[in-house]
Amino acid sequence: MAIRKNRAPTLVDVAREAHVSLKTASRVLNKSANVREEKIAKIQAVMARLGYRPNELARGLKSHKSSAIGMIVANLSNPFIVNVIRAVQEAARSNGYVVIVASSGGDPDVERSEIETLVRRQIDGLVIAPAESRRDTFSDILPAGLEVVTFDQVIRAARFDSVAITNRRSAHEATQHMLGHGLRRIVAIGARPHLYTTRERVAGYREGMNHASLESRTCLLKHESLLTPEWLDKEVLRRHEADAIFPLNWICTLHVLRGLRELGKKTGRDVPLISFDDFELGELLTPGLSVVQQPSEMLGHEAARLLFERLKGGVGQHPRTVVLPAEMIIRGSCGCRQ
Amino acid sequence: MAIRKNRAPTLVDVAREAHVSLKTASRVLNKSANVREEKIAKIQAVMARLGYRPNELARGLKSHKSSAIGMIVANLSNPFIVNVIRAVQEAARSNGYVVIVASSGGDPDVERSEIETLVRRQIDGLVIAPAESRRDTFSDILPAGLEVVTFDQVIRAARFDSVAITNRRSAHEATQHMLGHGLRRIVAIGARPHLYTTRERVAGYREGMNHASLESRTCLLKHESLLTPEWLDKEVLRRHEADAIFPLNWICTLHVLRGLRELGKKTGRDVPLISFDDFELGELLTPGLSVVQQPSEMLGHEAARLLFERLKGGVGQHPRTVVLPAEMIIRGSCGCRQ
DNA sequence: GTGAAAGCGCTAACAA
DNA sequence: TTGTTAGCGCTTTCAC
Repeated sequence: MAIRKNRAPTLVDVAREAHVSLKTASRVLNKSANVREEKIAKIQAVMARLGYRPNELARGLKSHKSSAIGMIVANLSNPFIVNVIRAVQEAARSNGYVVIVASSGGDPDVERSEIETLVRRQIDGLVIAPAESRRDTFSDILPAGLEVVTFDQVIRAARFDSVAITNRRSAHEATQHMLGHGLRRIVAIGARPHLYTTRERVAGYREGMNHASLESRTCLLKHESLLTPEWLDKEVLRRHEADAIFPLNWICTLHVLRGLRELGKKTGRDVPLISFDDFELGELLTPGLSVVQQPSEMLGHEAARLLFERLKGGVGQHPRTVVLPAEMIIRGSCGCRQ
Repeated sequence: MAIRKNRAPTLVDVAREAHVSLKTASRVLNKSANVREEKIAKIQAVMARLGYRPNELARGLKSHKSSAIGMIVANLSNPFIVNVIRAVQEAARSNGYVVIVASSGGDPDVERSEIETLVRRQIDGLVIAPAESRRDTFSDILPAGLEVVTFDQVIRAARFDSVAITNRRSAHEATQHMLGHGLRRIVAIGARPHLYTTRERVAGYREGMNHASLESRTCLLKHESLLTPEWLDKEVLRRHEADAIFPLNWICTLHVLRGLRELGKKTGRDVPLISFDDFELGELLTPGLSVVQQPSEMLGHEAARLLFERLKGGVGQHPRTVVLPAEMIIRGSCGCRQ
């Protein structure tokens, strides 16, 4: 029988053309042992001639693994997140996996539904920046055997491998740094106070203020979108008579910088500031933006390492946690002599 | 026989528990007609009770479609690209598709190998920002029936649907705008001159200069990484005695801005400039960065629309091209009165 | 070393 | 309206 028309050649076609059994062709495809050299060559030649391409769906169906991993993040706007994705993707590629990326928008319900979608596609692993950190909102829908690594947020009492950064210590350091400039009424601005990162950074900031016997001044919004220029003026600049501002994440910084500009204030001059999270042009502002920079590539690397170690097997049951240092980059906006 | 342990329930399990045939269960799963209401309810109840989740790999294997689309871009650093990805992803989600993202690094060989990977996973569609635009470097490995939409680069003589922007016209406009400020020795800086976008933008710039009977001054590098401060100083500022600079893409602008800073020049004041591509903090520089802004979300939307229209069927054979307008945003660095 | 046959979980002809 | 029977393209016992 001739090869069916209008359909990509299958392994059966290859086997037939090479006059070997299906199993032998399969062995060659999978580079398993016990095939004579000449047959290997022959079969490979036929594969090349026919333009054979293995159907990964079929492989996955039979072998119960898809060689795909899922990745769920809140939002693709944040360059920090994109860097993590890039690093995970690179690692996945070199391990023969593809990455399916989904966004939750920070909503646990959307997150659940995205996980569901990915699970139905039989992903082998999941790298996720959870939308909720106080409780575990998705373990119940994870199938047994799906390896999960979390990053950014750390879910309380969860049993996943996770990668985090020194949120608390770095926030403490940044606070201390500004205190060192003689700034006293430093206002920390955060959003979504239930998040692990927000809580930790606030805690680090408070430690710093306490240590200097100063009153903590935190302004926590339910969501970053509420951080308007009017709010900034009223709640931060006037109510607290802020000497300096410490925005606790990328989006907060963005809104604060834009807000200050709108209010006619010069960032760094009128209002010293250290940002948690860096910006592509941060160094080019006047003065340069001082930041706490998260090691995003390394974070992605580590998340991927934890995941693929488990997928390769041989890792113990208990969850592993990696904590990476964030680095303070001083460029001027913190109030340093410019 | 009881449901096998340690394995997710299958449709067979559902059918058995609900005392119906496999096919009937399948009908309910696929919401096809011709099932009695009560059976539908019963089967759905069993599905819920068992926590049944369809295996998309199996579905895809049988139906010859994976409900997955692939997306290949050069690089995830560029926010313009990330915006496009986000828009495509959103559209995919609402159409019941997932997106597998891969990066080519701008290398046609890597691009081919990523396409190969995606094809093996039986993707139904591909949205790609090609690495090469002068020739078609990957049509030969596309299986029949795979729908492809290109964006950013337009491949000469290819038969794909594609989305592009008004590269030439917008470059022309930006050039004219700077000429309007009395700037004469405007130097366009681009990289990878073989790319469609570079060629078009250079052409638009030249048109603008010609129109004013001025000599065109283009500095084209093989790759953006060669755009060092030294090169900028020697080739652009000194050799051409540049009055103004027109960097032709995001990475070029980044390098130019950093280079000028390193050389102690004030962007916009000492060296007026309009960037092709915007930056998150562009408005906050002093002076604000004037840019040609690509409609990235819309571009992603349109690419997805073209793709899903084809996947739904009923679209004619001939390739469709959508051209979207880029918008000039004037903030000051172009030499406007500040 | 090699192959025959079963079956992964699902869909789809074709009957009934 | 429902069920039976083949497969989709591959891997995997288990026998030879």
